[in-house]
Amino acid sequence: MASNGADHGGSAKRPRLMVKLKQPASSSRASAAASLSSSRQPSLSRDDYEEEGLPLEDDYVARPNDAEYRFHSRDFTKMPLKLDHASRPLWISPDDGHIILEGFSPLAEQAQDFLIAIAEPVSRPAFIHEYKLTPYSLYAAVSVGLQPNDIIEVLNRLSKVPVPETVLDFIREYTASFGKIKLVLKQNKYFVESAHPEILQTLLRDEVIGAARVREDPSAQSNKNGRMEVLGKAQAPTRGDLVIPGTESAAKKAQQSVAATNGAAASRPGASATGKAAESAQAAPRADEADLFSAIIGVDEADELDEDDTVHSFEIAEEYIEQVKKRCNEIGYPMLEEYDFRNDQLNADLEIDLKPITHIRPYQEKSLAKMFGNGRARSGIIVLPCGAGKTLVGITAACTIKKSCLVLCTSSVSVYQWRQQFLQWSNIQDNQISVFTADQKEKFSGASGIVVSTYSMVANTGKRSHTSQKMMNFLESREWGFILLDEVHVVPASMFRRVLTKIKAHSKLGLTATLVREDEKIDELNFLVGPKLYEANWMDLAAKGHIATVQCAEVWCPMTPEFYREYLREKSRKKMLLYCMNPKKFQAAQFLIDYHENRGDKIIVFSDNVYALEAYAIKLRKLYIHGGTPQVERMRILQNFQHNPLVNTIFLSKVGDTSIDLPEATCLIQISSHFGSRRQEAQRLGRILRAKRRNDEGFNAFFYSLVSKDTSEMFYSTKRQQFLIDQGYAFRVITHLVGQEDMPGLVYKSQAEQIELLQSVLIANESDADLGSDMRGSEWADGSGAGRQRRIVGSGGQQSRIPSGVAKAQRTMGSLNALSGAQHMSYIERNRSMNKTLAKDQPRHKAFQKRAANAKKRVED
DNA sequence: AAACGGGTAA
DNA sequence: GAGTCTACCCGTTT
Repeated sequence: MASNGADHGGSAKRPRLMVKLKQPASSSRASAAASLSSSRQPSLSRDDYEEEGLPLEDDYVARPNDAEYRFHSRDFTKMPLKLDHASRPLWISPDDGHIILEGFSPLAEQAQDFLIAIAEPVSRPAFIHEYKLTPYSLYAAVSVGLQPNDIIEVLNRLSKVPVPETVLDFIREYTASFGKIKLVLKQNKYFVESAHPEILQTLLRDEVIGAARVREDPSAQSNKNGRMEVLGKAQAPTRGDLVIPGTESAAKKAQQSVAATNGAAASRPGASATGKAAESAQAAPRADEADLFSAIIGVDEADELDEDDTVHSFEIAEEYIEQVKKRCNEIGYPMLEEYDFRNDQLNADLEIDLKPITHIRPYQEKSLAKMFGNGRARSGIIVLPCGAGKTLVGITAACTIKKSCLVLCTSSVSVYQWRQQFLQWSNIQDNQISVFTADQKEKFSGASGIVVSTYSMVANTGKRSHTSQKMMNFLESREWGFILLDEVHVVPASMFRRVLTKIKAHSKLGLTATLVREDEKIDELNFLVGPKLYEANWMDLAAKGHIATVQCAEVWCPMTPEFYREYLREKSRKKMLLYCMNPKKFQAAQFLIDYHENRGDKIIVFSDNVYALEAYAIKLRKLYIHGGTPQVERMRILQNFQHNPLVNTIFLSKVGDTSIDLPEATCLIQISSHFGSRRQEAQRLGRILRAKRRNDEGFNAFFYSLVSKDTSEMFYSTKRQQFLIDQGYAFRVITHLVGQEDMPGLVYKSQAEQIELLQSVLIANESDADLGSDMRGSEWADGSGAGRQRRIVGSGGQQSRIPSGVAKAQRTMGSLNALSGAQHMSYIERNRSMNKTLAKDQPRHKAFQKRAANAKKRVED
């Protein structure tokens, strides 16, 4: 791809040619649809972009959207349209059950609520949303209480075309067997339960399931010749009048019940009727068919009566739970897991409620309504973008269930955050919520409580300290009402999934922003945890001001000839370093940082590659944090980033992806990333979604990926963006940054400097090879230890010292040391003592540390 | 406290 | 269509 800047150097020309080249010819239907406009379109047009003053020029190219490719591979022209098709928002493909929703229809929002309940979102750009019906999605629909006939009925009313026979058959076939069996926990034993004894008999004839059965009577050994099994019988639980705390409906119900009688029971905490409640209660139905939808998907409506008062059951052994659940899924009888917590007399109640001032947002309420729709707690997964209040959803669920609760997180940092959030939003007593990590092992007092821990802590199979073992015995012996799985996409990992069998819980809720993995294990969550109960549309939340509106751009940086020559020659590992260290990328980063700092943005720069991270940060004179950075210093740097007006940019390695509680930023730049990880891309973007201040005034956050042109980075970049594109984000391609060449102090401007950089890259990479990968501390990758020394100097907490001249000596230091051929050991040694000297030079060190530790506990939220 | 070693994830 | 390194957590040792 030739640079357009070279083709026509002018500045005011329109990019017609490029757009034609880059965008596939759209089908007339798709482009007609897309040209129908768009109050809902949250992203900027090119003109807006220019008004914002973004450094775009001629080479602005719209990234072709995947949905457009897919869309025009499908032809609906032969399908018979209903007469009033114009007012109906859906197309349904008879071939593959894909559903296309016109996002601009007045019914779109409600149609969308319905579609996410029954189908899997494939892609949701601004105008045309694509969904597909899958067995899992139908399973989820049945799990949240939808009946097959309702699904068909609503589909039919929304569709421009009659629902195809193939699709009807698909729905009927898969829903027929769904929702008929349940897995319940009674007195620490697991039972498969159903109102239909014949289904249980069928299951027992299955090899896997039959073998997992626990027989009360050991003499009744065999099940040969189709003899009927004896099943247990019990009364089905009854449904009552449940209200989720913190919701508007809770507020309404409280009001009603106060008005009607003075009946006490209906009101739950957080339910005080306020003006705010009355105001937004009005927000829901607008279109004519609203009644239809609220009947089907409405949050107030309790669904599904039990047809039968008697349930039948058989017990299965704990160690086979996972296999049995998997097997049931395979044979088309996925098990629902529901917890009738209000009728559980055996497990002690936990005194917990939301604080009266705590209110949850409409989408949080919607997601919880899916979980508690029938008055019990369904196990499943809720997908919300970062910054949208996942934690509060989890806490509200815990406040609804009011039983002992175990919260699992991925890192110990988030363990403390969860505890802190519980204390902030709910009235839980301090001594009833405890943490279980490597350095703190406590139990709650009393019969019930909350424990917050990490997956690795609970899943650990290796050695345990005495106290840790005692704690585990405690966790394993208990029957838990509720287990909250933070970042639930990690659960399918072979080690982490063990927590589900180790811990016996009546109900499970998984939370995540990104329900994707680059392996195939994501589907296993369907039987490991449960179906996806709710998934928010990021664009919608942004449009409503709950999260920031983000402009995404991919910046194409050409490789310099010297770098490209080496790139073509080297092996994959060095290739990577070469495209990360591309001088043009340095320049782009420098320019963007400068540009956004002048706009008043707070900028985070991500680099997966630690060598590149340090090289960039030092060259551009910014602070940086990576895995080797000690806790105290991380805190110091983050504090500066947050409060010091001189520190507006920090560089982070992938420590920033998880386990650092980042302050608010408004601009994000990626220099290098982990192959094609969609999750990482989305998680990083999530770091700026919280920045929603000024949202009403059309405030935008910015997300840039710097990509070296004509390298494999381009392929990965496209792959990484897929999740966000499916969420409706549009990536712009920028091939030229206006004014970059004229920027004062532009780095690596001369060829000589570029070649010097190239040499240090090549050499550093070699000396890197003889080091172990698990490098402790923060020695630079060339083993010089220079990184540590600089970091201490450069981040000493004093404002004046931070930006001051450390860069010049440093850049050469890495390469010089490496060139000298010295053993890296001696350098580490030297710098260790250097490090100590420097540490002693800081008189406030101890006090600062203590304060930082305290601040960490309090400030984090 | 900090370093180290083992195990794990993505 | 595969690749790869960085960083996590835990417990023990210095």
